[in-house]
Amino acid sequence: MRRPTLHAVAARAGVSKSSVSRVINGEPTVAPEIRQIVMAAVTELGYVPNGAARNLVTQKTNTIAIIVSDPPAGLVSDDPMFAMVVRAASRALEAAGKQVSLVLAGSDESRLRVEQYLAAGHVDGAMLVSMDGSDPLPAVLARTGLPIVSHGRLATPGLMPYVDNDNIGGATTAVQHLLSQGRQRIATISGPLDMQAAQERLNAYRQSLQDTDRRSIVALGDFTRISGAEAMRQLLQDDPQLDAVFAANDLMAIGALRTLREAGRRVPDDVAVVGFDDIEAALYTAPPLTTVRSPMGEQAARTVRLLLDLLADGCAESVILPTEIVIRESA
Amino acid sequence: MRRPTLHAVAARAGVSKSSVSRVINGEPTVAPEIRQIVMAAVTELGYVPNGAARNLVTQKTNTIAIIVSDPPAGLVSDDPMFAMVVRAASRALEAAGKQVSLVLAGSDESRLRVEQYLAAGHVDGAMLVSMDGSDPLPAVLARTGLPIVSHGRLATPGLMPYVDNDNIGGATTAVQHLLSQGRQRIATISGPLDMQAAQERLNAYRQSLQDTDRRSIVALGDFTRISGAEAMRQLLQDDPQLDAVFAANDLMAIGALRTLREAGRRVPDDVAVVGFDDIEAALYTAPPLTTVRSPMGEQAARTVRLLLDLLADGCAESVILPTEIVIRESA
DNA sequence: TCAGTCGTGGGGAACGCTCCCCTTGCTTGG
DNA sequence: CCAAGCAAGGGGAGCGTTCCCCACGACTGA
Repeated sequence: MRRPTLHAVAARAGVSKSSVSRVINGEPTVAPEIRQIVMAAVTELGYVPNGAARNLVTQKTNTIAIIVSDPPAGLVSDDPMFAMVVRAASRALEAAGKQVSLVLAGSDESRLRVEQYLAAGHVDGAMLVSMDGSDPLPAVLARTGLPIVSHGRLATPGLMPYVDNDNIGGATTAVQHLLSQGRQRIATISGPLDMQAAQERLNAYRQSLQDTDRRSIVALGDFTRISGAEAMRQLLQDDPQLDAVFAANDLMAIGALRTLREAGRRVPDDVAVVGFDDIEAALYTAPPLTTVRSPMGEQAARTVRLLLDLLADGCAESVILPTEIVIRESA
Repeated sequence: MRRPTLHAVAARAGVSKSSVSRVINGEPTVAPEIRQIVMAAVTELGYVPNGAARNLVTQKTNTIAIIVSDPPAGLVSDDPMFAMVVRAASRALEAAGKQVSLVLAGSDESRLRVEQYLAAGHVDGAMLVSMDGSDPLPAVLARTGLPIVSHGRLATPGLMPYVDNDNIGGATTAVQHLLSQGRQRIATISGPLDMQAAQERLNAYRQSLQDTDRRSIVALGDFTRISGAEAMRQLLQDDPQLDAVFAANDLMAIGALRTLREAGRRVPDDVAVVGFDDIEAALYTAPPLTTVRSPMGEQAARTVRLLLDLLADGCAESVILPTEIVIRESA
């Protein structure tokens, strides 16, 4: 019991395959009554065009790959960024009539498979998410010639257009805010330095402090809560006098908050904390987190738009989205 | 400048298309030296088999759809469940050599598209995630005849195999724990009742209280933090004397915690709080959240396994995974 | 030595669709 | 009234694979 084919519909309707094809694809050059007959046959037989056959002949798939760099199992398991970006991108793609192929690029062998996958013509284009700077994947994929964009700026410039948020501006604002409160010893918890966003946020922090002749106090995290908690412990040990912390993302800020609580420091009285991203959880910490809002959903949607433009016009301009500080109670 | 085809490789290697095909697909009946020659031609030309052509002739795609019921934009934007499940499922699928097609089933028209999509033969099977009971999609899709499984039990039984966690057992344990602490007035924040998991957790709560002749105090949420916060407010108003709350998931528990804090109630001294799921954030609340661990990652992996079995054997047995209570400081 | 096998490789149909090109029949203008 | 043009449907090639079937040579056993 196989699915009906175009041929079957044509036979049922008493017209040629060509006519059925024309009706299916909504071409105007077909008489209303024929359209009527064909539509009837289509619904009667429950006909749905075969995707593979279509893809084969048209040389396009109407499918876009979302390629997410996947950390080893267990690391960032419930990352809100993943949920927001993938969800927002999928919505935008779906709204544009595109199907979504989700690809996790984890181990080296899976990276090879990604390349093969794109080369096999399974997708019309791709969108890269959260690639780290040491990852050779973007360069490799760029070489396939497929339209590809990046969600977030890549370490290697010029490889492909991207949409990013203003990490430097955001981090600068965050530190300025801390300074304006009269904080003297401002530490930071950085993200993984092979990620561009982490780099930029750290650099902006350093620059801002340098401008006021303060010294940097840096601990390294990897954008996870636990790493934030550990980094905070380190920071407290390095400089027990510190009175402010700028965490490079909210997850790490949340981790830092826990360490601070365990250490008996009051926030913001003893130590002020500022995060970055403004994920929903930032509204629910104790105290609610002051943070820099990065428009994740919009960034994802814009990245999709960029790709769609690239697909249509063959060229597209990178975008940097503004950030803004959201002041709550932690600083 | 088109990609090389099988034909081109055959010409380059001086053999027939058939031989190249055999080499590509690793068939044993090919002489080592011919294999050698073909492989050389393949790498030389950078040949990658065309996916659409393959799909067309083999009538399979090696692709699995993950169909996620998508709430209206802005609702559950950074749901950790989404991230965990999609990620774990993708990993498992990728490990099995399957490609992943992510489908968000939101509006009614997009639901129609989902059906068409499956019918078009784009995927070999599908996995449903977080469908609510009122959703007609599972029934519609089951009728396509494609192998489909569900992550989480459906309201309509018998439609397809599923993997779920032991909601009833988990919720019962949670309430027992509260009772064993001598809590007298135990309220609950329920999830949306058109979701099976919410139903089961609520029923188990009710049953447990009934067994000890206590009355239920119920507020309705929708599994989001904000709804948890609001429900808690409602609860406090309904029964200012309450001394315990069982939230049907951690997100709502987190929301409840905030309301409690704002209301000046101490946790767990004045009010004990138990959540459900044990998401990572539960470790970082103030105080850390006592909760029922549901093995989300494993559940997703098992759901994939179920689908793979269904694909291979044509039949598969539903599974219910055990839960366990994780006692921290909130109760 | 010769029929029968077996191990390999080649040829070509088929998968289900799109799209180009041609035919057909009608309209229109000189 | 006829040539020209045009709208609309039909025929069929071709997209790039897989896989069935057949040919061919070598090897075996009687």
